[in-house]
Amino acid sequence: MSAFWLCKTEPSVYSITDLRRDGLTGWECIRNYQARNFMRDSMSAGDRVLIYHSNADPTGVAGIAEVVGEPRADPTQFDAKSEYHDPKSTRAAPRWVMRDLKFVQCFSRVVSLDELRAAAALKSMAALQKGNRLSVTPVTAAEFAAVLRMETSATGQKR
DNA sequence: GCCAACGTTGGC
DNA sequence: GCCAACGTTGGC
Repeated sequence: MSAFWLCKTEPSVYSITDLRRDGLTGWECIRNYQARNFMRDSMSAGDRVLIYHSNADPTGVAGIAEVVGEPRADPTQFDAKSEYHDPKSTRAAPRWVMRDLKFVQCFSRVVSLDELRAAAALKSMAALQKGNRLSVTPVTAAEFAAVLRMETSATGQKR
């Protein structure tokens, strides 16, 4: 059964255009247990992912990716030179996992955080809840469809 | 750069 | 297990 997700990224680090260029990328460097659990236990190959640009202008959903393959150990945790190195993680029992994401679509425009917050259909969306900082959050099929509609909406085109 | 709202760490 | 201190995220 296929599900939907929202993944945050800072476009100055890795943007939807970078993903379009690469085609496929390892979504690594996630160092939060809840986000890891979602990626490890709940994501499935074929799931669709809203790519959200944080710390950007504008912030918002910039495109779509698809989960490919199975979860695997995030290599950066074993790299002593990486800022994401985790000395407590072992190859026998890796602490951090990642997923591979495939490029699907770059939105014609960013559906901004303001618009997302204004949409009644997204009132309960996990990523928009107060205080939420998780970089990987679940999205319902209805929420996913609503964001897609917003990309092409008339209100959007005017912005 | 500021700050609210988290999550993590470590002393006890 | 509690909780203070500290670190991080992310909007502004």
